[in-house]
Amino acid sequence: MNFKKDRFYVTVDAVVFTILDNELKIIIIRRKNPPFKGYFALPGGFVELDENLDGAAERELKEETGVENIFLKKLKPFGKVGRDSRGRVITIPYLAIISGKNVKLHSTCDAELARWYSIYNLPKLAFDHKEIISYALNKLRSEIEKSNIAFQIIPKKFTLTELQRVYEIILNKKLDKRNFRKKLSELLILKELPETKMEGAHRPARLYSFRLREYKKF
Amino acid sequence: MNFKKDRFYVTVDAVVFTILDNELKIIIIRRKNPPFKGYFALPGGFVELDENLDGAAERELKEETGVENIFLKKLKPFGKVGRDSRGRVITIPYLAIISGKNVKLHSTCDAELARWYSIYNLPKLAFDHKEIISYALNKLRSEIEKSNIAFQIIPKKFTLTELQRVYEIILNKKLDKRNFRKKLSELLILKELPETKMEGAHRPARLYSFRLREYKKF
DNA sequence: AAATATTAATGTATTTTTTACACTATCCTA
DNA sequence: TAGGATAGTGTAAAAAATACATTAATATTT
Repeated sequence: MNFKKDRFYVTVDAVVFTILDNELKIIIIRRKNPPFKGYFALPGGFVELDENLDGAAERELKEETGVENIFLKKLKPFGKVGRDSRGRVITIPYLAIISGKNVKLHSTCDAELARWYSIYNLPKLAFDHKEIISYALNKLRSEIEKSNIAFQIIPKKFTLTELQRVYEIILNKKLDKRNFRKKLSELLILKELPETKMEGAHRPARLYSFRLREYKKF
Repeated sequence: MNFKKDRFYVTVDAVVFTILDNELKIIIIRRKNPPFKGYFALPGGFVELDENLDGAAERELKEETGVENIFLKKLKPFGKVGRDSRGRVITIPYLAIISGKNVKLHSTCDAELARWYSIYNLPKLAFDHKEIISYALNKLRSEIEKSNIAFQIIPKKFTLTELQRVYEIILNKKLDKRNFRKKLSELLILKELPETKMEGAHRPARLYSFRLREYKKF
């Protein structure tokens, strides 16, 4: 790409969370090209002139992860003069959370193979991506307390213990089992399934599904 | 301005709230130029290439109202393809709330004299400004419940009844006087002044000031 | 000077929400 | 069949939110 100094460029960056190995992780790529060549960064790219912002975010996410039809939340833009040495670049971060289990991370022309990094152990990052991630993490935490965004990361059928673990890992704190279940049952968002899940030498756990699979604020 | 079809343009739009005549109002201008010539719109303008987004918002607000050093909250961008017929324009809305009493609204080269419009009685608006205003109003309401942003709109010295009125007008609902005062006193953000305010044939009201004039989340 | 009208100031009881906490159930394995 | 493991369940206490009515201080009217 041939950068001109007389215009704006608009990028989208995706802060894609998942839970792997009981840790909250995000996708980080390693940059192949300047600026910040060799540095780690959020996956992202330039918005096309005839492309909506949401569309660009969906496209980028698809390229990196193969994941489609996911809820993407637009965040406030970051656009300080000088944040990108190539020119004046405004970036629009998107927040997503996906079930990482089956995702195959691809390399792209601009980035070496994407990898999952623990949110608590990030490498040094290009641009202002550290700041963006920190902002997105706060948003994720407030979002999960006020919406059913958690369904994005959980399998169709799940046990209450599994769901609680998702909340605990995202919020980074222990929750009380009975209080957690009480609140859930008041919200009426779960459907009890006629199946159970056996795992190990103990009582099998009831399986549930979300009543509404769509994104919904409580 | 000579628009090219091969690049992005970035604007800032200000959703500037105030309370006048016991009503929540925002600044609306009337456009002098196409597109949407003659339509009403939010004040705003193009970000310069060497100008930060916040800087552009401050500048626009200053031009329209003469107000400086105000808290401006950046909101999520709006950038659908086709929202501006001149080219691809991404706009970044900013939320502000100011004391409108002493503000002199100016006309600018791009806009006829700005006017205050009741939030509940807006004219037909250009672009996607209706959607932006609706989003900003929600933000304002959640902000005022979780921060001391109200100090932006209230005089240095004020009575508790006056402060309550601000909350009622913004939230568009009656509040209980005793509960309102109890919560305020728990927050420890007010300083009781040794003065009172006499207005009308009744007991004079104690004056207060904010302990912290800076913007602060509770 | 007393009565009236008007808004300021104040506290308590009730309801709702949040938090803390421990035992029984069901399965597998040894 | 005893032991180990996680599932499942309810209640009491604390905290937060809500509902509500009387007295205080002033100017005006009579």
